[in-house]
Amino acid sequence: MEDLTEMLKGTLEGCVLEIIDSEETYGYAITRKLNELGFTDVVEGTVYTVLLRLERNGLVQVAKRPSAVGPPRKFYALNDAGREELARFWAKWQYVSSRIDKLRESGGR
Amino acid sequence: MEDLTEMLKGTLEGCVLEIIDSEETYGYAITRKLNELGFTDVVEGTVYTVLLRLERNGLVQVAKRPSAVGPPRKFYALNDAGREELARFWAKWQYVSSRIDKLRESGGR
DNA sequence: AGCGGTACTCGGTAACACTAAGTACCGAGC
DNA sequence: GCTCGGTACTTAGTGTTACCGAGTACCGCT
Repeated sequence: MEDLTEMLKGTLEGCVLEIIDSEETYGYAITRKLNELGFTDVVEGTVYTVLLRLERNGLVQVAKRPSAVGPPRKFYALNDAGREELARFWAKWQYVSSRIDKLRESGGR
Repeated sequence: MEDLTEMLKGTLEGCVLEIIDSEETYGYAITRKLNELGFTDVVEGTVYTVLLRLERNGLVQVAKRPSAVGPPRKFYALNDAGREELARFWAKWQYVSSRIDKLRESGGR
């Protein structure tokens, strides 16, 4: 699929929140997960900037743990604020996507 | 609904294309249409910047026509490139929204 | 003459995904 | 023991986008 970057604005962060909510995990693994899910062009750098933002905004709890196959990993887990933000994200997504789908069906008429 | 601006990035332009495709129309009316559709916070200034971009990118044909109730209106219609862009937009939307919905259902697991 | 609704333009802002370059840890093969 | 590929994170800078605010201007009604 061609360039999706503009359409991912505002939704990629929500996707990352959802992945973290499902399981405590780290940047490199989140990137692989997103790639599996079909967001094939999302690269590490992008995910790390999202994670740093989540941390700066106090939505996650961070724990550094050693790895057997490389440098230490920064594991992320949602805190209460993060779970609230995730709920807000899904509410917005529901709202926006349903309206866009309706526009598509009605053809704007 | 609270602030949707980030989530509208990359999709607002597609919505405007769809509205123009359904009927030759102008900026002020497009704004009202979007408001009706649930995008209540989208204001004229935002729509006009989208329209100027569409024009600059050669996706629309423009015709200025007098109005009985105010200053002249700039009517927009899609050209071939615009219709192609609209098709690409819906393909992207289909792709992205289906994958996000799947992520939501599976909980990222 | 003034006011509210209609209609468009333009300079500037903030947020986001992305890029590119760098650092650093580890195991396997030469 | 040295390189190489895979793992893992950081940071400065870029481009695109929606939004904001102020301005211009046309029109009908009071």
